[in-house]
Amino acid sequence: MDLEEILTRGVAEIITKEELLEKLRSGRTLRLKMGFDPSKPNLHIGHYVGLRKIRQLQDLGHTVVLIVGDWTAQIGDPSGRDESRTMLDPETVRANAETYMQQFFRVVDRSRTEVRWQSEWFGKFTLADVFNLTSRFTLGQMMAHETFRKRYEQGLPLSLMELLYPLLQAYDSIAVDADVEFGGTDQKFNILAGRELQRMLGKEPQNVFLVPLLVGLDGRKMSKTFNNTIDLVDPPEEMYGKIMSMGDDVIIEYFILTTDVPMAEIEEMEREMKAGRVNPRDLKMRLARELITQLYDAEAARKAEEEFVRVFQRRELPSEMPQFRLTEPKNIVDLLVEAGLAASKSEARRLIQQGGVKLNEEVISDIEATIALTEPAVLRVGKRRFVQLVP
RNA sequence: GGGCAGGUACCCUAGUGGCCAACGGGGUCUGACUGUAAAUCAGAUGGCUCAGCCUUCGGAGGUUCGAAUCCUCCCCUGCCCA
Repeated sequence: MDLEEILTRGVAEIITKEELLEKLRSGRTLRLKMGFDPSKPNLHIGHYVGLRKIRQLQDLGHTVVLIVGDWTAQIGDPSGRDESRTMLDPETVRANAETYMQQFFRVVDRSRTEVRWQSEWFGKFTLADVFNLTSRFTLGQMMAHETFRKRYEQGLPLSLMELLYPLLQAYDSIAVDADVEFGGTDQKFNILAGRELQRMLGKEPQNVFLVPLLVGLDGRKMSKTFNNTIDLVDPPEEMYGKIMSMGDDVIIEYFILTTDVPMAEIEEMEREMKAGRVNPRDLKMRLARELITQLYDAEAARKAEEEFVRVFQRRELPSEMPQFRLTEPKNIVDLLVEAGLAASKSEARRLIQQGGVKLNEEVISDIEATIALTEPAVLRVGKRRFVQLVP
């Protein structure tokens, strides 16, 4: 991928591009800053967009400085959120950071990464330092941040501590001497604060590198509450299924932002799809293969596809399913709960009444039914939950 | 410190003495349909020993035959005044 593509494909905004190009051409090893919030240890496919960017620049010889936001995590990033968060205890933060980094280094080159904890510098911050930092920004500046303004105007709680978040993140740039800081477009305010602070303190201001926010599988904002994310830790089969459940109109965007498929080829796909000459399903299958190959390997992608075709297209049984030992006759409701197919007996009854429970592909409609086994059987709930019963 | 408005199920919201396990939306689940775990449509969505019972409407008490709804105190949030 050439420099021009690195700086345009999957890039929302660079402040300023000229300045960054100059730095890149200077021959210096640049310090690429990226922070993360260890209160949310799971990376999803949205983060992947930015990580790939970082990796691409890393491959040009630059150093990544990964900042563990163990102090800002206790505040909670106010960006794009409308309520404050309760503080986390240090052990949780530490454990989360571990989990996060495991995933982070599946994409980013560990050998060219410097990991720094905010506590290195904020641990010995004094009130004098806080004065020095806070005196440089005004309330008006903070209220220019859309999230703060919105919460204030809507009469929602907004603590002074939260106002500090952008300042702490800005100070990180001073502490690690950042040349470029990465983030999603929702990070613009915070990253710019860092740039400004550097300038105020007579340092060379960092460049702001913003990657677009990837939309969720259903085209809405990607969010846990909508359950429209793909987690980096999702197993291949899960990823495959999730990609197949994606709305047709986001397919191309995913190709551009999350794969290395050449742009020319992607444009061709878009044309073919618009003209109705290609089934979007097949493009999604390709996307699933690409992504799983990148995150796992080609073999995992092949297996996941095989499984998907088997279970969902041909409606056959999955090749592997959890087993449950049933030695003596048992009421179906109890069985569903014990086998983990229903969360409560009430739910089990509901599932039966709605016709969602099948034993060897035969619907069980009687909640009083007793299941006895002489040979293995498959108990199924809905389309995708299976348990193999063995005597 | 004073005044006003709020805190309802996973989330948002309606409910201001019995018809309330609580309207509606989101989410989730199931069914139908399909190119798919898409879209669309329909239903369900506290628990249980299930025509009944138990637990739930910020917390603790109280009034009442009966409380999410009334009273008292407390905790939390926003606004206005100081």
